[in-house]
Amino acid sequence: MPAQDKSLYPRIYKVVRQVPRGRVASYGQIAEIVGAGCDARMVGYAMAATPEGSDVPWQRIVNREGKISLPGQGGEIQRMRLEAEGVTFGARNRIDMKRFGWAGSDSPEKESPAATQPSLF
DNA sequence: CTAGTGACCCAAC
DNA sequence: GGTTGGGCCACTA
Repeated sequence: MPAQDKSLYPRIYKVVRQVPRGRVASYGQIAEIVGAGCDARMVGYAMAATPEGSDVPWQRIVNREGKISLPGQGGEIQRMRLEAEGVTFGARNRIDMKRFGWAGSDSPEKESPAATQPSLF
């Protein structure tokens, strides 16, 4: 962890906080919303530097594959917290981005994606 | 200024 | 479906 940025963090945190409960977003998605010289990697930095006591739902941020990118025990914690929010993991610890993927603050979420599940599994 | 790194992403084989 | 390689941006030494 050679980098410890701070200037872009508040910006990224603000976007991450907009992710509704029971929904997940990808790093690239957050980076795109933040724009201004921010990419998926920077989002990863910000998440890594996010204190646990913070109100930032860093657990809702996963990679493009809908999988946990955080290695080690942190990944286990993230998965546990997501399940507690209603996010279900498919095979290989993968999340169905089709249902739980956050379309953005512009898309109105009618109901919990878990409730609209067509019982595939 | 150059080099190295990172909870990533995408195109191509 | 898989792997390979390059690109991306900000930050630190």
